[in-house]
Amino acid sequence: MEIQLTQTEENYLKSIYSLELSSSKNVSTTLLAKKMKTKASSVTDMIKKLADKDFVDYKKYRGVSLTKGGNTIAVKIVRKHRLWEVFLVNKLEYSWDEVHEIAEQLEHIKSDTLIDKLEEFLEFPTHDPHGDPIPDKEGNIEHHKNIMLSSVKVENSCKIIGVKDSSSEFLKYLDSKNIHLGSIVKVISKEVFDNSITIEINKQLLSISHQISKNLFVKIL
Amino acid sequence: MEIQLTQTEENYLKSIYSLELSSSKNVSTTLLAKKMKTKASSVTDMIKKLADKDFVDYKKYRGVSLTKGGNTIAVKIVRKHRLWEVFLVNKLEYSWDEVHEIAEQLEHIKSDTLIDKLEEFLEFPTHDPHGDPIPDKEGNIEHHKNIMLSSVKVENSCKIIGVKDSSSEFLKYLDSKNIHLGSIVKVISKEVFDNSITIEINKQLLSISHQISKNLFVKIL
DNA sequence: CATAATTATTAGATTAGTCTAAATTTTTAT
DNA sequence: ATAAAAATTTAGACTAATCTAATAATTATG
Ligand SMILES: [Mn+2]
Ligand SMILES: [Mn+2]
Ligand SMILES: [Mn+2]
Ligand SMILES: [Mn+2]
Repeated sequence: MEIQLTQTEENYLKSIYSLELSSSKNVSTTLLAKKMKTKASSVTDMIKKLADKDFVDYKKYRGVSLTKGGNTIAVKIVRKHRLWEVFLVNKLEYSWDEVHEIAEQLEHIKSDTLIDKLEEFLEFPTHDPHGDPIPDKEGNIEHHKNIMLSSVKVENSCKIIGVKDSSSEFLKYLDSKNIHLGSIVKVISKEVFDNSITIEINKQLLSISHQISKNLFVKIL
Repeated sequence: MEIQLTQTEENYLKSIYSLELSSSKNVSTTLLAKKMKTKASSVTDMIKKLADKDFVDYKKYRGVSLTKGGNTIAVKIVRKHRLWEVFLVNKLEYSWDEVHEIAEQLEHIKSDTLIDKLEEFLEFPTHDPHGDPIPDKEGNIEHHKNIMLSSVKVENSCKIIGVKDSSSEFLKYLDSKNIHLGSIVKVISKEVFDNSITIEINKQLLSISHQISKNLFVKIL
């Protein structure tokens, strides 16, 4: 007996979840409106509805935050989204820049069993094609340490473990430079004036802008 | 550049398609209302909208029929539904009585490439788990010959190739009697008063009601 | 701290899909 | 051929999600 939410409600919860992750303050109406590509007035209406259903805490003019129940639902949607992305890349041979839009739809499929069966079929992946962690059945999720390539010191080596920006453009850029999850990178030098860095990757030197390096999650080796 | 229909519109077109298959007359408002589990007045409204968009031909009080364009869309939905059902049964190990509801949702996922990639991943199945034919990419579909087990003469043998009723109850009944697609059946005798028949299957005799036998598609051997 | 700028909420419409109840048309049966 | 029954459409209302324009609250700034 699942609580039946509309796709729209689910999307709002997911957006609030992701905005909470990156700010720790209450989520503002305007920010949520931007994320949802809608108007602030629409957001206010929806927020009231979600508050009535106890998925968010809301006080007028003070933004929203997810309740325990709201968080649980948001994490479930994230889990579904990421598992479907793994399916699309690993089984259907999509590339990592093509799967997000389809997963946005698939994440709303309702079934008590489907996603667990899918997870098993995919052999319990821990991360999605963009390096984002996949919550388990109980909703536990291991968060990134959030070390960006831009903060790695000169002479240090690291492994690319995720992308912060999952836009198709960024991912295609990475493909073109042969940078992918698991790539080993050594920082050779850093320019002070624009924060661009020179890295060694695949035995070659490559110069990348700050814009790029600050969107790559790494693990220091 | 696909024409974007709502899920509801797609479901109406699919229902009209299936009702047209089983009657050859125009589809009446009442019949469509029953199929869609809605009211006749709602159907009238939707029919007008679909007629405006040229997916159906409609004259007041005279029922509807699909246009070429409407038919094309309906067949696409059927294709998606059936391929997803194959995925659920063959890859995720669902049984044939569990997949319909989930496929009802999955059939509405929009993507120009997804279903063709799925079809390839499934190795181009020709029939779904209930024996229904899967339209190809171009919308070509091979229809059943529609021979029912109930019409097979005594002493004749046949192979079960499909079910007309795909309800979970019926499918579970078949499972319990170990009747499945591909089963070879010989008609031993027929009762005149209730049309029940005795068949030989799996080297055993089994008596089945008319209700059952008229819902099984067969191929005479 | 007062006023301006920004942010958020409310008021009132709109669209899709649905419903009930009333009116109309078609079909069936005398 | 007419009246009764059944099917269908129309009228008017409701919910979910959205929008624009107007109002109100918060915050930033001189
Ligand atoms: Mn994604
Ligand atoms: Mn992802
Ligand atoms: Mn089905
Ligand atoms: Mn089927």
